[in-house]
Amino acid sequence: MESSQLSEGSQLSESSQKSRKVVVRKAPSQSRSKEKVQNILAAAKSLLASEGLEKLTTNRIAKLAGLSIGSLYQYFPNKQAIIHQLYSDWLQSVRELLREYQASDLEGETPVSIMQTMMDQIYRPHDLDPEESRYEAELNKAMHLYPELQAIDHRHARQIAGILADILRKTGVVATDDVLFQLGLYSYELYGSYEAMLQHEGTSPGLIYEWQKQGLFSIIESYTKK
Amino acid sequence: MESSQLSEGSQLSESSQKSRKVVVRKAPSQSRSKEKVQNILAAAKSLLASEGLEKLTTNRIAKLAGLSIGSLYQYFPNKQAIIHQLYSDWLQSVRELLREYQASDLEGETPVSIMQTMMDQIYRPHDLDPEESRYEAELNKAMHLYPELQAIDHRHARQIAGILADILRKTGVVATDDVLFQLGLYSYELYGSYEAMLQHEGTSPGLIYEWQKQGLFSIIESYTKK
Amino acid sequence: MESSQLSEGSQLSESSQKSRKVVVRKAPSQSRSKEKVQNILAAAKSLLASEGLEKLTTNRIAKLAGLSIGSLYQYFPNKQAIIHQLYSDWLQSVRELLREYQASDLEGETPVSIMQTMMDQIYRPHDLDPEESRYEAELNKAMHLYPELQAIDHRHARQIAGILADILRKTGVVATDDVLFQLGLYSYELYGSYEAMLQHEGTSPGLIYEWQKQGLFSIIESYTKK
Amino acid sequence: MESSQLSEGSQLSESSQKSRKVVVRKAPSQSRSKEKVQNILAAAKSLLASEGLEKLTTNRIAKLAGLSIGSLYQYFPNKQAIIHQLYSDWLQSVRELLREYQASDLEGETPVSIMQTMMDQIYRPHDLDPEESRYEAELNKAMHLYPELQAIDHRHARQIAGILADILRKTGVVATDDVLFQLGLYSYELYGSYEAMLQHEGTSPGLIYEWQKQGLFSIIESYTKK
DNA sequence: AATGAATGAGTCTTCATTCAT
DNA sequence: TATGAATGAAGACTCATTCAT
Repeated sequence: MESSQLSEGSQLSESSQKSRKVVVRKAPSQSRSKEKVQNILAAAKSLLASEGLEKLTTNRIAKLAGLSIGSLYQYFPNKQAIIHQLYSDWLQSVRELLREYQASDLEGETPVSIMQTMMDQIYRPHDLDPEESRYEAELNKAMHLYPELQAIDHRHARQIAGILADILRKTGVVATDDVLFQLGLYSYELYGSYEAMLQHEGTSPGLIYEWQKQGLFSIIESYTKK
Repeated sequence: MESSQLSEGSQLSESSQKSRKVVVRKAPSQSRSKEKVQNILAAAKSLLASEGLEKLTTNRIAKLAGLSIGSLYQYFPNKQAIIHQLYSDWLQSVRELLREYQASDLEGETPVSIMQTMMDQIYRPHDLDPEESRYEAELNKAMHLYPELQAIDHRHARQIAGILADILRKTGVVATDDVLFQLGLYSYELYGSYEAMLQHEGTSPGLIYEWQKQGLFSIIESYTKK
Repeated sequence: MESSQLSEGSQLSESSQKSRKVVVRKAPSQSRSKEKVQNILAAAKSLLASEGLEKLTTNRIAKLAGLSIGSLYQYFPNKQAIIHQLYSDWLQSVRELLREYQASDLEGETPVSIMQTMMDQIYRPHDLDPEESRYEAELNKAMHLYPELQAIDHRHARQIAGILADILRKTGVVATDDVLFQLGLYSYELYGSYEAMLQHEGTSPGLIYEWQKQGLFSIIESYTKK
Repeated sequence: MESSQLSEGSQLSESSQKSRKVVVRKAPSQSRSKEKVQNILAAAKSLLASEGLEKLTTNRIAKLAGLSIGSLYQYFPNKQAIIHQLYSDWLQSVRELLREYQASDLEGETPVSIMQTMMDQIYRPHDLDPEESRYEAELNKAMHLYPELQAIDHRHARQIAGILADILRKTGVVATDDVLFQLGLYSYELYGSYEAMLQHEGTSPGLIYEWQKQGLFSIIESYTKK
């Protein structure tokens, strides 16, 4: 019933409703706990996307998540931790995606072809879901507001840059390790700027995307020996 | 830079004290008022650059500006208005710079050569003054924190995009009006992403700058008929 | 010591687990209940000694005692009651010790000799176990924090004072009943101040102890006819 | 005392009302500020004495002091600071008193005579004002609750012990520096225990006082060569 | 106009206690 | 009886804004 508030939007609450009445078997407490955590994160995400960081208070998160403020603090030690989790989850999803590419067979791929594939996969959601775009922009803002979290951001960024550098090297980019790393970092941060640009009214996602690709590929190619 | 503006502040208030008691005849109230406004803006800018948005309180601004909090509210209706002015001023300076180029003799310039010149002029300060960089980043953050202010941002952005589109067209870029406008917007926003990237540790300003230029030029050239 | 009590706690619950499944037949519920109560008290004592009153929360007590917070509230109506029991137990142990002396053959003892013996026995633990000292100090603090508990303290104190008065009288102190009672009270409270003094850095337990004895004996002797 | 200071608060506002209309001369802002600080301290002191440390909240202090919570925080950075000030003030008054004795002509005084004089002066107020007694006991409790404040307490205690040691030495006590210091510390802490004892019902301040003196003098004399 | 003391709603967080399972 | 998730009142503290002087 709590979760119903969170959202009707959330599949989880619906399914758990059903499972309660149909399957009878109580969900293991761990997953119930996970559910709450997910509710909280979903509520925070929703508030972030719809009202922005400034309206993100622990009390509102709790209310939207359908639990009391006290309960919220049973799942997260403080507000920062919630945002951290959100950010961390997002970074991890990106990292995992890139790791798949890194581990995949890159035979026959050019730096441009592989970057193109990856960018298509990562950028695509924004065309479909502008809310996701707003969410990530706010998340980024939040990150800047909590200096402690920047360290994590930097660590992740470096990991991602390392992965990208590796992929670029494997597919034929020739440059010093440092330049490769910088190139990885630049590619990664390009995505951040894409998100920022989308926040502006009047911009055309499609064009921006194409131009970002074109610009990046031009750079990459200048580091590729023919 | 900041401090000069600051001490400027105190000097001003001292001299105005004197002028009250000695002869000189009170400066026209309008200019005295302008002075105060400038003091406030300078203080806000300084705090933004040195301590960040989260430490920017109206009381601190007033103290640093050398006037009372009560007076501050005589010149600005609320905190938002101060930030708005700051942002607006900055945008205007950019706009004016671009308008000069727009009005100048573009004979013999290529789209790339003119963009290169402008970017060098706009990006340069950051290499020289990291504080300016921090300031603009914080300003940008602030902008996002006050959704009401985004409208202004968009209006300015569109004006700038229009100017850039005009310059690009005059120097030989061939595209529909809409694409030209988008290209102007993209160029302008590229600068924002440059600032954002600089906030990350480990990035090399020089490389980023070069790559941004390379990317942009590659795009521009594809719209230039030979 | 604490930890022993602690693991004792868990051991107990383990063994009770077994006894449920094996034969032995469930211990009478009353004694199982007593066991739990003891676990709770031991946990509270441990927390008090190791982390102080301010970190003493019912949830932590329950966790350390190896039972749920809900169960804890089945044995104690509220937090105060736990502290009350702890304090009460401690007072009772002192009372019992003194009653033994009261009941013993005091033939040949002087007021000073018997007080000396008793003080040695009561004060000694602190030299050996500073944790005990900390525990009692925290307990005392707790007592002050719950005004309701002070009444109990006073009742106990009066009982102890009565015993001491009796012992003093039996061993030859000559004074009105009231003065004897006050003397008993004073002797008892002297111990409290001993504990308090130990909390200060730089104090020498040995010297304090000797001085307290010397002072007290000087008083007692002035009430003893030769 | 408490009530006088408190009602002093109301009196002051009344009198300032008058002074506004009669004397016209506005009280210097510094003293107005001091007045507020005194109001706050008086309110805190009153709450401490009447309801105890546990009921001492910043909001209640503010309300009792007749100002808003926001104002309170304009005069004190946090709750601890208020208590610190209270404690510090009290310690300072003791220290100053002792310093006077230290600086005075001790010719002809014996250790016992001077201690007697000082104790009479320090202990006396409690006979007159039981509220003062409660206040100091609560203050002491508070001190234990804020570990950070204990450092200050210890420093003060050492200063006082040093003064007392000096006085004792000057008046003829013969012992090593360390023992003298310990003796000073013991004497000082004796007072703390006196306060603690007074909190117990049924104790007779007069008797306790006499006994404490008798005990202390007996100790001191054992360190005095005849 | 200037001042700056005063305001108080709003923020995060804790923890004793309850109650559905 | 046992569990432990849930509760929410309460506390410390902040800061944009107002208003008496």
